[in-house]
Amino acid sequence: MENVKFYPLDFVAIKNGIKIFGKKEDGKDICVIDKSLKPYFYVITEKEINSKKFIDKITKIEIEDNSEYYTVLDALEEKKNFLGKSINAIKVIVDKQSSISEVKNVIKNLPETKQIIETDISYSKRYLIEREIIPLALCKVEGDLVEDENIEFNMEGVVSKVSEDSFDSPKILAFDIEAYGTLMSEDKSKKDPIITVALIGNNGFKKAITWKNYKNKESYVEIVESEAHLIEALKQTIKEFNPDYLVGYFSDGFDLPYIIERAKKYKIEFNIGKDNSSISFSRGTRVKHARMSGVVHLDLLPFISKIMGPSLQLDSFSLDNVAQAILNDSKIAMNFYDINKAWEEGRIKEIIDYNLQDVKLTLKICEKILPNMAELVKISGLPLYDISRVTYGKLVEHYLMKRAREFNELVPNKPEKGLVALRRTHTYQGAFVMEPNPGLYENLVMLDFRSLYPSIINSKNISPATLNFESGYKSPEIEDEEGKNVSYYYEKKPHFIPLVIGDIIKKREVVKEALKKDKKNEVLKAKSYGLKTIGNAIYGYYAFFGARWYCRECASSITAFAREYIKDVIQKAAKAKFNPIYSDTDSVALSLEKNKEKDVLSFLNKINKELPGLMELELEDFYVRGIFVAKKGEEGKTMGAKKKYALINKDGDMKVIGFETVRKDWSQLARETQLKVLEIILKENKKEKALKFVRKIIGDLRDKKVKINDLILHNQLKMNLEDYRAIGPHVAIARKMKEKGYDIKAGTTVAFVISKGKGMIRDKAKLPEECEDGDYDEDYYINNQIVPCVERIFEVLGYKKEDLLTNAKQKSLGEF
DNA sequence: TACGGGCGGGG
DNA sequence: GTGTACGCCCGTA
Repeated sequence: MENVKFYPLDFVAIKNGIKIFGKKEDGKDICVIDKSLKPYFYVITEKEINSKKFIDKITKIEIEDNSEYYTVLDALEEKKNFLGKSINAIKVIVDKQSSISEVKNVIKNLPETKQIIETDISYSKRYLIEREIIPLALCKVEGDLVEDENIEFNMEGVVSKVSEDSFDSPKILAFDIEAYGTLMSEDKSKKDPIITVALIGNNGFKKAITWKNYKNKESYVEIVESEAHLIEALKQTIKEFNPDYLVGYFSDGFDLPYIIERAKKYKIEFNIGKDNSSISFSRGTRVKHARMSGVVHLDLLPFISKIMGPSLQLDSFSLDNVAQAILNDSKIAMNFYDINKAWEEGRIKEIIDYNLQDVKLTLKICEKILPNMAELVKISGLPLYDISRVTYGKLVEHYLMKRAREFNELVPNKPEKGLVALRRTHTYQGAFVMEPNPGLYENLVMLDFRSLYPSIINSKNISPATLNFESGYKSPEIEDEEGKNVSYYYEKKPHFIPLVIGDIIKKREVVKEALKKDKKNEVLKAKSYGLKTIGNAIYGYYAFFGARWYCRECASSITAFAREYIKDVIQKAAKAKFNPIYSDTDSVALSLEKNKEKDVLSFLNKINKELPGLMELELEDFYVRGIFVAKKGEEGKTMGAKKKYALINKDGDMKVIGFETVRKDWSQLARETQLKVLEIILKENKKEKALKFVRKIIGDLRDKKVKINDLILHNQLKMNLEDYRAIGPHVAIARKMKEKGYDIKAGTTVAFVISKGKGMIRDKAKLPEECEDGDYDEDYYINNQIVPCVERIFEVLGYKKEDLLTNAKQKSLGEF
């Protein structure tokens, strides 16, 4: 009998139990099999039944199918809570995971059965919750060593939690590949070779592999004979490094599937799992998740876009953009054409430098966000692999399931398809967003409620279990499904969801207090981040159609309370001689007018004295200048655009919200122009300079001084060419390309330039490589790219579209 | 106003 | 043995 402590990293359900890959305290790998938890579920019975007889009946269930036996090991009555009620439920324990559905199918037809629950919780989740095992936190296994030809240290036994002590010294390996050849398409990986791969470890390890020789290669570059050798070398490099975490950027959707496809071509088994198993891909997800046993594969993109996305306020999650935002670092400027060309001309070092820089950014971003992910692992109890790809729904759900156990609460079933469809049709009134008066403002302050939705849920005890129509906390009037105005009530008897939200808010307050004294403490920052993330997500979870604890009435009550509170602040601010400029959900921007900063503080104080429970209005920041623009609409009517503005604070930091500049369908030129204009106006407050700047750009376009590279537009074909009825420019260019012998099919991204010529826009679309310098339609770029990007900004400054074009040659106003 | 196509990330 | 499921925007009928 051995007793070994270890940090659990990766979990795989097996037939009769679970396999856990982890790290011993001495830093060596360990694999543990634990078969001690038997699968189970619950039956809620009709009232007035003889439970003893029913239990007897259940324990006798035995099913034979294709000479496979499915049996019940035990059944027992337990007192549980279920959605606010205390009930007796029958716990049914079965012999193996596959028995759950078989036994359930028998029990559901028994007359005593009212409802069967907790059959839809996967074994590994069940195991983690039941055993209170937190991934990454220290555990021990008591059991015996087992021989396994693929694994050095393998045990079978019973695992239990030891402490909160968390694994904090992972070996991390980041990687990235570069491929040569045609444009992006679904079968690119079938045709185009990998030309380089780069890897960087968090221990200083650095390596690049390529199969074209070049002079004066660096010591970290390995040159191999062929692509097949590159893949073998890559596999060896990963195995030798033996990472705990293998990290990529969109590696679920690009790098790993690409490598696997190329490996298949050369009949190489890319088996980099710690038990020498191959990579498996999930089914059903839009981007398949790539997993390997024992090595936690982290694709940074999903976490950044799904979890951090909303608060990062980026309009693209490209590596370059994200690196810029998180690290203030960027990629080497090299596009797809440049890479191809460099490869053809033997400028291999340039590609390797580019490749390595991408890996460096990937590793750095990983190190930056890993504490946040690890904190969510700790709070929610989900493994790191899951956290890195998690949605808010899953995050909240697993957290609630974990907490439910402490309160002896049964977990409601996931909704069935029909119910999901029904829920999807339900809508309700959301947050209050004030329409701003378009304009350039000076001297602003932004105020916002601390954890507005969570604090409302907590202070009004809002949950599906406390909802009723008679007594308790009364919501503002809400329009219900039939269009009637009703108020919902929430009982004051505590329910676990509002209680755990209260916990989260209070815990976060403690962390924030500690942070005030220790502002640079990254651990505390991550803690605060994790608590905030889960706390804020619970409101959305109530409204999420797939939720187990779904409650539309709850969600609509929360937004109704919130609207009442924020409107109250706006009203009181106006009374205190502030000018409310804009408001969205839980925040309000005020122009100070004659007020001073200290008046803002006393206004805050006054509001906070009147707020109930955990609710609090806070100072977000003071801003020197801000621009709010009009939205597209009928001429003559100016309506302020919601969620589209830009501010600058005293430190010169710009906050650009809602401007559309980083999307692929805008040319580089248009994007850069918009950002520069905002900068000139906010930083320097010089509208003539901004005007001159745009006129200069327009002049450059007219004078054919703009490089073709800055004018390229991108579109991807989603159907096969012959299925298109509407012929947009991207379809037209794809047809041209097909004629030229390009392989065009669904998934191909085409790049094109609108060139000078006659007819519709689609007739003028040309391949970038066909365009000589200056072969572009300046009128198209002026009217469809530059002007739409900046006209709303200039409107605010008192200019018209025409003003942008004065001094510009040969242009009739009529064309606008 | 409802519907369907396109996009994201990667080269 | 895997475990689901995207969500939003824009142009067009």
